[in-house]
Amino acid sequence: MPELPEVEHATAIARRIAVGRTITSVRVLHPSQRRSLPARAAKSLIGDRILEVQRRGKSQRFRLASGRELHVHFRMTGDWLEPGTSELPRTVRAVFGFDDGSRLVLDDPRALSVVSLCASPAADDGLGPDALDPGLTATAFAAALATRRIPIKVALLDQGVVAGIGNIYASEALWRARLDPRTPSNRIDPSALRTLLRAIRTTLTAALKRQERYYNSNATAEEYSRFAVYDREGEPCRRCRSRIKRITQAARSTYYCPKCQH
DNA sequence: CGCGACCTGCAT
DNA sequence: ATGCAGGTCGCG
Repeated sequence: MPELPEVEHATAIARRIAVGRTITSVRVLHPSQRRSLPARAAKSLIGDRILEVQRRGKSQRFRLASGRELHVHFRMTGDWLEPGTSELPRTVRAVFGFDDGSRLVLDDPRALSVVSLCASPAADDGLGPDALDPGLTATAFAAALATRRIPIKVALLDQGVVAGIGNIYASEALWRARLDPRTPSNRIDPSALRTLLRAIRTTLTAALKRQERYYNSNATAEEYSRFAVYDREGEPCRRCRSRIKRITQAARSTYYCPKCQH
């Protein structure tokens, strides 16, 4: 589920429910989440108030009145349940209750989500500039990529380069930019890098819009998850009709068009 | 750098 | 039964 567009949507849900509210209960149901948010820390949240919820790459930060920060990362399958869900699925991993009776419910079948409490906002979180940050310049992007010789697809997944690009949109953006995912990141010329940065933004903003349409209408998940190359091995490229190829990079699937990506 | 580990559900 | 999944860390 969660790439940047899904996390953005989840953040909006969390804001609507939690901002301005005081936490009245915290239930951590799975040992995996207990590890990142031990009972002591969970208990200490009670009485604290949520000032703001921000997205940073694919993680969410809840700024608390106490000055602390609650960090939530969905990893592979986490999500906030839409408000109004009465019957909780058995895959619920944590429940935060608020003073107005509302609650924020972490649903995560694989239980890989990380929920942690930080005493203060981390100065350096290891994340690069956010993929949708308008302040991210082509120059900074190029500088971050120049230091490594790893394949560009792998570099895009490195959250320290740019925060927020996941496996799907890395492939999608490279297809849009007509760039071969295997190209070493330090061997891409400035003009191609500008194209790639634009492609990343276009791909992500288009995904955000498609997603909004999906939530506001009765479009199917099928429709929403129609990608140019991702999960389309063997199917025709939308530009040139060649067969989409799948390769493995850094143990993840990469999809690309062998004919029009160079 | 590549790869297993972390977890569970789902498709084959 | 096996292998795979949209993420990340830590190991060798």
